[in-house]
Amino acid sequence: MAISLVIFEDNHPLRQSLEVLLNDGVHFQVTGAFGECTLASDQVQLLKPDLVLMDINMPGLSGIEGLKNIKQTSPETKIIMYTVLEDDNVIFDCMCAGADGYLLKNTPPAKIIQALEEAVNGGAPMSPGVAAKVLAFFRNSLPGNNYNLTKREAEILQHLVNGLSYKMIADASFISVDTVKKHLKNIYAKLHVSCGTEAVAKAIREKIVNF
Amino acid sequence: MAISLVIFEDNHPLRQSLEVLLNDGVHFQVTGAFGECTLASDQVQLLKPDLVLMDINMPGLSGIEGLKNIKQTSPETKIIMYTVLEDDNVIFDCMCAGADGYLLKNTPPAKIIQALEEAVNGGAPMSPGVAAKVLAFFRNSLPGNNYNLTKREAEILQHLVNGLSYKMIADASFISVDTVKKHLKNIYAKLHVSCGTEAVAKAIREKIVNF
DNA sequence: TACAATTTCACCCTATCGGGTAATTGTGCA
DNA sequence: TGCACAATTACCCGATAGGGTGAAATTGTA
Repeated sequence: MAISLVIFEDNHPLRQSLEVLLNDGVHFQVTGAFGECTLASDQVQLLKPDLVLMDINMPGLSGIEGLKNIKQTSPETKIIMYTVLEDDNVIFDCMCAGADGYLLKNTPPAKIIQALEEAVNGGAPMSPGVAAKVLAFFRNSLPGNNYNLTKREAEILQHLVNGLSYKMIADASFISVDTVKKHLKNIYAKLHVSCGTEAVAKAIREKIVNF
Repeated sequence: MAISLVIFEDNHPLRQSLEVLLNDGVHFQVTGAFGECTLASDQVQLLKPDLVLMDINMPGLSGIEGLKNIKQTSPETKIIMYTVLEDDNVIFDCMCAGADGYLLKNTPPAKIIQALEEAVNGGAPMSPGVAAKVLAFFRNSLPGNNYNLTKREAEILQHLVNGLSYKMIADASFISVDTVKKHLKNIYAKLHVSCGTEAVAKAIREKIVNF
């Protein structure tokens, strides 16, 4: 059975090219093609396509907003972002908003078809450079860990991040409150912060503690 | 010029199959193939391959440990994980440890060749299901945002996360310290926490604030 | 064994935090 | 018009946080 498809792309010639390419009646069937995504969620809810191909840079509502709106009303519909943009923040926003794939517009037609089929089969097609950027988000997740914190200091900091007060940390670590205070003073100095909330934020940001 | 390649795979027949497949002398040249990765970082440092194909489930040192060791001494070498495991935690660990791709062992030979070439060209080849799991990590990254925080409360909380004291928040927001105090009291109640550090940790954990 | 680093504890002191209570505005909604 | 709620300010008060200073006990290691 053919995969039903809706296209959002403001560029007329490109939109028509995509229709011609994808509306082969065998693998795919394009049931809608729009130049802007202001009403995207309604249109998708009505047409119930298996797949949506969504441009990002469009007049009016951005494709990312369209993505969010569609996912709210039709979370089961697969949405592939299709754009020239290879900006880290844009990619990140799309992924967080629930995109099921991210194809650059320089993708050759054969690859597009392959990617769309992959998407409906539970995959997450991404252009090579995009996939690399996605992995990069993880990589920066545990490189430069410590600020020369001792084992004990790391423990105390972990407790602080977990929301414990000085007194609670003291009880949990079987030491006096004064010792906790002393440790935290040293920790604050090592992290170059001046209070607990700042330390917690920095500890989490820089993956100094388990989170 | 051929892409030089080192293989870590404990299964003899599979390792030989991979060598036969990849050691075509044109696209690829297999310069090493080992049954375990205890000495992986030394071997890679010596052979300086463009690419490493790394099994995960091996006797002795795990492929993930091998990955970490190699990345420490030869960070520029691309490493593709090659395994039957499709476990979320394993995938997550590999990505954080710096893997440049993740292929399942059911990948057809033609796709493997395609993937390896993609990897050396700055891509990040992943089997469809794996890519989907990777994106899933992001999806759960900012869905349930608010605890019915008002706009002002969100601002105050953001400042707290940024490490500002009550007084500094007051100055930054052009309101009195008492108002800040009042807001934070309400915020703590809404977040079900009892102090600033706890609020910061929760706000970051649950993506309530920009980070 | 001697040295250094770490961990521990104590005391003092002030600013800040955080809860309680109460009151005044402005806005949107019924 | 009246109500609910957000946002604002104020005051009181006790507990906590965090800095300064000093020193003993523990650990690891040369």
